[in-house]
Amino acid sequence: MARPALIDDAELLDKLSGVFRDVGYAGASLATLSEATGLKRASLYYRFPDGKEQMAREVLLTTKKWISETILEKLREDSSPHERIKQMCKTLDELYSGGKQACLLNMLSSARIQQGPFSKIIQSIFTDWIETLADVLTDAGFNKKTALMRSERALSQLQGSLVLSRGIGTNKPFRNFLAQLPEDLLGKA
Amino acid sequence: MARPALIDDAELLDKLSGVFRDVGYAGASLATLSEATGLKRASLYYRFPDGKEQMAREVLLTTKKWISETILEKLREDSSPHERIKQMCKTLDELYSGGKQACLLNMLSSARIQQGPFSKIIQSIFTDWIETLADVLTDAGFNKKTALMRSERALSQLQGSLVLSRGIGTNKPFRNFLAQLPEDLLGKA
DNA sequence: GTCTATAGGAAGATAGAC
DNA sequence: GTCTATCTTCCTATAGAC
Repeated sequence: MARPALIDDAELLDKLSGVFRDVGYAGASLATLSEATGLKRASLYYRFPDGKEQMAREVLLTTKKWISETILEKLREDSSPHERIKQMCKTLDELYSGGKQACLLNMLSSARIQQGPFSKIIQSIFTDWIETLADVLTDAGFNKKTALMRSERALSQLQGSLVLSRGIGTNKPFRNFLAQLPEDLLGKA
Repeated sequence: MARPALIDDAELLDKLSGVFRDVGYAGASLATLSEATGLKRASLYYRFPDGKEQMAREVLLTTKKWISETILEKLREDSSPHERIKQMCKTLDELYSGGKQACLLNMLSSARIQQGPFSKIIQSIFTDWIETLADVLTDAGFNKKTALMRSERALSQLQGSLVLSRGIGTNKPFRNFLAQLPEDLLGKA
């Protein structure tokens, strides 16, 4: 290494992630990514030889790792199901800044890039999340099928509340989602 | 008019809509839009002098009109609340091709285009929809606040089920959403 | 109303200096 | 490791023929 990096990998990926989350893959130009990171285009190519696609892929893999190590890890602790879910709510509130930020997974999903380089990673994040959450619900006494249905529904609600919050210009849908999530997951009905 | 149009406005807007829905605004190049409509780029500029932005805006306005005249109109009929909601489910199933297609409103929402030319239209579509749906619920005996909460939640679930369906590569979330929607809206709890 | 041709600029990507 | 300079391709948009 010739000279010290101006920005370490973690922060670099975080900045890139912010751009992809805000404007999606097609909307993120190298000029935008360069401005956001403080690195010139050529420097970005030094760090990511395969260009924009590699940046997005590594951002997604980092996100997968982060979700696995924070959200899913906490879901596997040995506190009560209710407590574990409350923990997840708190983390989600931070992750999406109270509903003001879009979800990277939604913004990097594009119908035409289906079968593309990102869809498999996105799919694995969702399915891991759903299954881990379902395990919490089976701990709470629900059968496997109900647990999976409710977990899938919760992820669905999360995504939808973020879409709607953005669409109507207020984070109310996200707030309501978070407030109702424990009951939705663990309630009787 | 010098010679007959190769494609009428309605079908033209429909083709354009399909592209925006699949790849979003930034992902839709004039080459793509040209290929999808069968009109060369210059011809698209003849129909939409302000270019891509006008295309997306008119697509959105047409969508707003369509939703208003089909989905919302049916919600205002004088059949039972349950019947009206079943009607909406049927229309949604067709609109999103059983969950295989993304929602234009989501795909044209971009955080950086917030305050942009599309956000006001998107916002009005969502709020009109929520309020009209809420009126069905007040007809069913719910108070205004509950009706609005449930309606907002339903729109949220719709969006989320589409995002998740795309994310995990199966339309199961959308199917489950549709199946549960009448109960979610009109159920006791 | 649609086309071909093209201007002018922004896109992704690379070469080579430091 | 980062930069400036540059290449090539693709983009939006326009001019003018038919």
